[in-house]
Amino acid sequence: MGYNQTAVLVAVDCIVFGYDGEQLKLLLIKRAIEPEKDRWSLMGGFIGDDENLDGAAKRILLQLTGLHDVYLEQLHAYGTPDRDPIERTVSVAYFALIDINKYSKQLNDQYHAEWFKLKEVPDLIFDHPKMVKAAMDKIRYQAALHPILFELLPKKFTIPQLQALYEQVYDSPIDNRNFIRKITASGLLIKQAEKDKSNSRRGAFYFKLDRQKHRSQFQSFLNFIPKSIK
Amino acid sequence: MGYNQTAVLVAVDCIVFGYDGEQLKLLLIKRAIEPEKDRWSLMGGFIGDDENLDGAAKRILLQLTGLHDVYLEQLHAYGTPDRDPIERTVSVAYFALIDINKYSKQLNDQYHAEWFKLKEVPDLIFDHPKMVKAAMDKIRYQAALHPILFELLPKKFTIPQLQALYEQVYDSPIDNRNFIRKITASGLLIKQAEKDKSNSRRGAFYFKLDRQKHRSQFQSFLNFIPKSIK
DNA sequence: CCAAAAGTGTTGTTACTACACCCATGC
DNA sequence: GCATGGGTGTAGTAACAACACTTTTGG
Repeated sequence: MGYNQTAVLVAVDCIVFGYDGEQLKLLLIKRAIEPEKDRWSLMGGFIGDDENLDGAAKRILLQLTGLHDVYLEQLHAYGTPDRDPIERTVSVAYFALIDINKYSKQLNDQYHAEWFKLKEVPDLIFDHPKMVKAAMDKIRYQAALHPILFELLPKKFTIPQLQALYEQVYDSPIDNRNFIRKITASGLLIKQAEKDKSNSRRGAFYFKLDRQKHRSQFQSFLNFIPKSIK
Repeated sequence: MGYNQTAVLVAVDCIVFGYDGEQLKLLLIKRAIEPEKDRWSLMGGFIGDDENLDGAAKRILLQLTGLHDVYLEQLHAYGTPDRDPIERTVSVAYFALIDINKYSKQLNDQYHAEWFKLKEVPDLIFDHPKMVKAAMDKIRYQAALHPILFELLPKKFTIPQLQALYEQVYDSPIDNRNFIRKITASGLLIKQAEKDKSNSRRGAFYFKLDRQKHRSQFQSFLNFIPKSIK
């Protein structure tokens, strides 16, 4: 019975991005099993018997970060025959954007996880460098068209914080006057009464994301990024 | 030896689009094996032992259409446990854009393949309807930003033909005056001396795609589609 | 000479960029 | 009162959408 074909392993690997207010970062773990034990790696795992791909990605992310309900998107499937030297494994890569403050730090120890600045990512196993590159490209692409970078910020955030994040993602300075206008014109933000005074005497107003509008406008091809950067 | 995990089958399914000058169409085959024998299906196949995913997709497409060098893009991986009732199979879907004229018709018989208008696609097996929907969404998304629809046309084509194709893809009328201006301003087309007189007494000039510019501008977020349609 | 499709021109509007300045406040 | 980031204002430009007309040519 069955199709009489060679079966292979299917894994899910997660590229987890976080933003600490200064730097865009990547969450990596020290691999616990052979081969390549103790080298840096993306967090991954094999799919369970009763699990779909999205479910596996969510489970892995929960294990690693303690977080449900994070932004998670399928990136690409990788299937070169020798990408895993032990046994043929097709890997479906997902990328996640999380609020680094919600991330539970206890899990650091359990998985020997660490946050790395994007420009200081260490050597990674297998084809994980390719996955990281693809994830970064995809985020740039997506963020130019859709409001996804909010997922990296806390519930309350200031516009200068948001701008700094965009500048990180695109590795380019952005004119703050034009940025503020575009963001506020989008109608996606709800101004709070409170101010963040940690960065200036005057203080910057906090904003919350209007989740309603965010959902309805997600496909509306926003353009927070000046064309000159693209 | 190995990871001691449950292995599953990995297949590739191809969503093949073609354009006959009038209608955007989908190439489907009559499934030759159980289960669901004789029902309509996407063309697919299991990955070979020495084959990566892209390679499998190219092989399947060659078998079905006789074509090398077609536009082929990975769409999404599908892995719900019961999506194939016989044996657990993860499928990586690819979509292809081909010039329907180059397609070799002999293969029709071998695979009992047929072209279907997009609005007249029959019931499909498994989760293939979901794949077709996703492919269509992706093409709309991609075509709004990148010049991919040229892949569906013959080497020489007229601007009215190209416009009709865009109108098919977006199922909306487009102003021909604005369309012509945008397309010509893109610099992607090389005007030919010859005219196509099949549709009018006056005749419409043929154009070829400037492959050089096409490659270099592929990422430059072209916008042939009026924002009102999006 | 006329029908029918191909192609050119114009105009108002919007969205964007590139600028310089004022504002609030803790020290 | 002044230094420091936060926020507002403006003007020139480019891209776009909405619109009407002229051109070509086989019959």
